[in-house]
Amino acid sequence: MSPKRKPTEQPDHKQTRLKTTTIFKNRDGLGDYIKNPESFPPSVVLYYNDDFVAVHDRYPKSSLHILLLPRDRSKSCLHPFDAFEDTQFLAKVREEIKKLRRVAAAELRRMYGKSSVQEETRREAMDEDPPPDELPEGRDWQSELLCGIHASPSMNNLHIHIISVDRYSPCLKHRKHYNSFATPFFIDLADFPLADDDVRRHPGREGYMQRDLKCWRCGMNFGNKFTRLKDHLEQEYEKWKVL
Amino acid sequence: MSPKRKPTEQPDHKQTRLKTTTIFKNRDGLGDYIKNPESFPPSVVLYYNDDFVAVHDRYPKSSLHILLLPRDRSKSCLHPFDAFEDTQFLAKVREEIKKLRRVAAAELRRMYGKSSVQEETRREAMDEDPPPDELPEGRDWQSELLCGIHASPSMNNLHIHIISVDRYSPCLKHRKHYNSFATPFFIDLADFPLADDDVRRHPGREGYMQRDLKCWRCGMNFGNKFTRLKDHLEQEYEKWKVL
DNA sequence: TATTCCGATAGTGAC
DNA sequence: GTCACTATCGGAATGAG
Repeated sequence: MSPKRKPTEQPDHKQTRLKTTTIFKNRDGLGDYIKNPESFPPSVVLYYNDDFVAVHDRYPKSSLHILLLPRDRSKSCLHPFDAFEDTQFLAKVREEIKKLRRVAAAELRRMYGKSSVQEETRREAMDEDPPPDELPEGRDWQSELLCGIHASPSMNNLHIHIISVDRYSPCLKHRKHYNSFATPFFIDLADFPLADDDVRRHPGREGYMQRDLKCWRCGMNFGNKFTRLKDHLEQEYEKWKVL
Repeated sequence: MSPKRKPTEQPDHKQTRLKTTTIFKNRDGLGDYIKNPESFPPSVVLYYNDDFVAVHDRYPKSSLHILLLPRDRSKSCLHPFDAFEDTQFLAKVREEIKKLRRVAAAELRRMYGKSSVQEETRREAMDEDPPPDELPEGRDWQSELLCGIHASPSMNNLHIHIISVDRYSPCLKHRKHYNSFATPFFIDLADFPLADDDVRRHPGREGYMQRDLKCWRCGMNFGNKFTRLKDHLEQEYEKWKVL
């Protein structure tokens, strides 16, 4: 009955900005972290400094899901497409992400190292008495991480996601949750700055969120059967974590 | 993903017949009534004779919802459009419905007579000692009944609905329930035999079930808001029954 | 357009 | 595309010795 809104020529993210003003406090839920990082327990805030806060996502969409929040208010209020136009800022974020990836990788080792076969020789070396000067590398946990942003963020404060690849979490509850981390809607930080004609600037037009559900690991297509995807993700998770 | 089935030139009810063969026992749920009416308690079977069984609908869509079931197997297995081509049969059904309407009206009087203002003088007369020879007519409960069939029945045994106009029942659970008794999908028995070009022969094409929800009493349009219609129907019911 | 169960889809409201 | 809640919409199974 209500006709579809005719798309305009404006990039998607500009339209979104206009619609999501600060009347919605719920979309400003990350603001407290950058204003008062010290008020949160270590289980929530991994660390903070003058320029960044790293927090565990309150509704993680993978078994590990961290957010890096730039504290600069003049950047935090921008869409990532615009914020990362500033190459100096982008470089600074990349520097911090480089550190945070090591932190996140260490977290994955803590979570899964005991059961991962690729950690076996490292585990054995650590158990030696005395341990050797140099430990085997073990599993490359950094390669199990994704770092990037959503083409159309719903939280107003600029945030960069660092998630493990598993997409296994009770908070992942519907198709858009999954597709926001499993389609070009998720843009790797390495892809910035974005070309002017990059199609990912128009996530709505491209229909990323409505795409068929496809397993990140084996590519199996689940159409719109989210529940079946969820079952499958659990199976893939169990296999992935012990590699 | 699955393309819409192309409609054929066949009338809707012929197509339906082909699809709903007797492999679906659930669509033959009325068969026991005409085979063994004596095996049901009076709370289920109002009465039966050699040719008809009158039962309370197991899932009533109004506060009173009765089905008249012709027992003749050669008619019971037909679509009502075809069964009522036989004018002699149609006449016999009409005769029975005439009786059943009186039974149903008496039932409505039993249900609502005590609270209906139009029954007031009749109630007072009955309470006199001795009662007068002739009671006031009271409310015309027959005018609160609808008698007819569905343009595309889902139960295979031929059945004629006798329902009170209120459409107030916990079993009325979705749009199609309501629209099957509030659009031309419901065809009054008086309208038979149907003209060859009667549009109601093509209920699917006409989209009766997908129509906006409109109150039978005040005409208010509820679009697809079934729950709001339900609330409204309760209000209308409370006003209607005390008229 | 039989019911029932399950699940996918859609709109809202949140201060 | 934040969550959480409600409700609408959509498919599949339904029995049976």
